[in-house]
Amino acid sequence: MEQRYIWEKANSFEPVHIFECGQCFRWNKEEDGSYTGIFRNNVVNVKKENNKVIFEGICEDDIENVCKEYFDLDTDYDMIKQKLSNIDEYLKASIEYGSGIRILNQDLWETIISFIISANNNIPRIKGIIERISKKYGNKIMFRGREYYTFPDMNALGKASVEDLRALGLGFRDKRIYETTKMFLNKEITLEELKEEEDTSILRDKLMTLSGVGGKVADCIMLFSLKKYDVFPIDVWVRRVMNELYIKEADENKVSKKLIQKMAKEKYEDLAGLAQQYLFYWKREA
DNA sequence: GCGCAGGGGGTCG
DNA sequence: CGACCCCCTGCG
Repeated sequence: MEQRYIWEKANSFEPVHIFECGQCFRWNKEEDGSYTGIFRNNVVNVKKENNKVIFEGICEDDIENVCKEYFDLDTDYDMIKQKLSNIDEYLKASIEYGSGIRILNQDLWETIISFIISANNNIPRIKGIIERISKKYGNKIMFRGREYYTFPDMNALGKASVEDLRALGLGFRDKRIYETTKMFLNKEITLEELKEEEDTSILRDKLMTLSGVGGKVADCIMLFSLKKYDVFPIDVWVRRVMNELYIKEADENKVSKKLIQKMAKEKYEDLAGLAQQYLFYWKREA
């Protein structure tokens, strides 16, 4: 049954910023400018009107609780933006540009698999692959006359052979997804131990034991599903913007990740991950 | 028009 | 440091 929740005083909430800043792959724009997406066992439509956000959808639990958790509504982004804006003029400009960005609290399993798929790939194709995986191995939920498919849990995805995955267009990532899924099914590693690990560097090392997870993907997983707001995932865009703003090396590819990490830590401290999102969105869209 | 490099939110050997 | 699967883009 469809539920509704209205969140008032939504200063720091802009659907287009949240869903187009690269953190998620399962939200799509509707004709009226709202977005519909699926997360865990919920299908929700999100619409901003004036200073309110309207959430409507099919949820397994009370929609208010579900959305508060997923959209991190209890975190004070006005304060975060204030702090970051004071760091320098670039960050201030990027925050004005992406003023409604929020980091979603995404499902760990889905985030691990999704970002393994993201390696050397582009967003439309990543979205297509995840959609096909979900359609084949997930569960159907009907919402407003349309079919949506949940992201399959590890047992469901474990039924896929490497060939099955290849047929879904994963390319060379098929083996990585297969192996990582098997590692979880064999309990060589568990979602619980990852969620409980508080030390960011130990957590990073554990994630990197997974097939297809290197440093960048590990950082994305920690930032987007484990609330590690201090990590700073470095991809080509972030490298570009950091070099352009601060380092100014003629050839950006010569700038080491280590140097970028060090600068991010010095400048942004425990909010580096959030700074990364504003800078990334600003540079990529503008 | 069509064919062919070039490259995409990296990882692995 | 090059290859990797696939798809889309830009150029000739």
